[in-house]
Amino acid sequence: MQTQAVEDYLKTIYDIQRGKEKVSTTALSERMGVTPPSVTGMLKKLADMHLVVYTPYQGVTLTEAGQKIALEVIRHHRLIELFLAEALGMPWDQVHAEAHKIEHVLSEDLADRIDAMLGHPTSDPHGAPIPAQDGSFDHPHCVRLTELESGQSAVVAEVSDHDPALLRYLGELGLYPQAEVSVLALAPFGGPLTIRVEDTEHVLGQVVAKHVFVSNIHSKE
Amino acid sequence: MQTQAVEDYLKTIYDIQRGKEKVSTTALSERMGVTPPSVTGMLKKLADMHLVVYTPYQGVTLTEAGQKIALEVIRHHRLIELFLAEALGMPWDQVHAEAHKIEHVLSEDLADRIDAMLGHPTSDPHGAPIPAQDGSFDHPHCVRLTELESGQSAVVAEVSDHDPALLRYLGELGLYPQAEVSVLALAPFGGPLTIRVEDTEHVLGQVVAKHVFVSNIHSKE
DNA sequence: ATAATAATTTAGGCTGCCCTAAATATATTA
DNA sequence: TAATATATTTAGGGCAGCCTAAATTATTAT
Repeated sequence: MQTQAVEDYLKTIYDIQRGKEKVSTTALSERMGVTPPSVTGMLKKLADMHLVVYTPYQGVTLTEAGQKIALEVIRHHRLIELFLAEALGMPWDQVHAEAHKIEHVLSEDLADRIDAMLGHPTSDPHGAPIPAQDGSFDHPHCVRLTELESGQSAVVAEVSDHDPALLRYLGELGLYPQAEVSVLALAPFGGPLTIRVEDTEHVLGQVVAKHVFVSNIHSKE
Repeated sequence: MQTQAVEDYLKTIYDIQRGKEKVSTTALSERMGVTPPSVTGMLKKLADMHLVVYTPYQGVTLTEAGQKIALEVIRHHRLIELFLAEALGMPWDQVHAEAHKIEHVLSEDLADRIDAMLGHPTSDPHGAPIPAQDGSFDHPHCVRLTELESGQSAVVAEVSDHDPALLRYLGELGLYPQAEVSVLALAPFGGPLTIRVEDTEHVLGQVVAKHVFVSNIHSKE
């Protein structure tokens, strides 16, 4: 059985490499809230366990075995998030922290029961896809909100779930999965983005908008 | 914040002293599955934290602060057990192990949500009372099944939740909370006890019967 | 290409909680 | 009461995962 720390590292590595970024010591250090030397030490251990391929100074990638564990943990995390939100009415900015603690102590049996109870859902409250038992899941094609052109509209597919304050803000703006948004104006290099959500207009900065992903894009009006 | 180990020690100490037994190093060692020297070491730390009063060679008792934590953990444990059994249909012999892992990572907020969802229940699937937020709970007067006289009948109040095999066995016998039992015969010193559950007769040994507590006793027939 | 900067690793250490083996205190029994 | 048995504690260590400070490697700028 894996420890909490091992599972967390694998999950975070998966998360970073999913964003196509190189998985560096520093990136892991920042995301996990530990110092770089701690990361180096852990990467060596993970390599010994054959869960990652680690090339000093060059970064790290998951092995098959490592990815399998990462996906299990992610599956647990997202099932718990959805469960807390749907069955217990917990606000969406709180479910991440709670799920993060519970994901490591959840048996497969319990995960499957929750999965069944929720009707085998395919995405969590933030729109992130939930892997199936076998680790498979489809990643619907989506792009950042900032990549839309003026005049295009789209459906919000997913928002980052890490920052509770940001989530509350996005919620107030109406930016949650399934919401329809239309871009009214976009400043040239990373400036404020004006969007319309249903009947309300908002000006969003890059920092917020880069965490919002959309799909179902079409041009109109 | 407390660590898992600290919470487990406090809970176990509470459990043992609730059974009026002296809380000895050996008793803790056995219940927790660690060696006596480990217990001694931890008791010193708990004493430093003012969670227990520890007199070397004489045993240990909880302080107010220690009991408060123990009761919180117990509350979480029992709420989770009931939740798993009731909301997710998990068999009663599995809920203990699962709850044991989750109890340490449950926020107060989540515990309260579960409590509300279950309608502020007062006992878990094994009949153990669930403390309220303030730590108060009533311990209904109950005695061991073996203490009944021939011809008396009673209602099962509580069964031990630790051993899954025993729980499955008790379930097959019909010995679960709320069940009505009548004692048919009782051998003099701890011999087999014959009971009738509804319309079935069973012969039970001491080992099993000492884990079954009953209340609402009355003599009939 | 060389110097300066940034990223990464090594070295050494800390804490929590566990272990075994040996010493000591308590309880039992003769 | 003395001898034995049992319970408990001390002594000394291990492993996981974190830390800081110093050394090393890679990258960037001049």
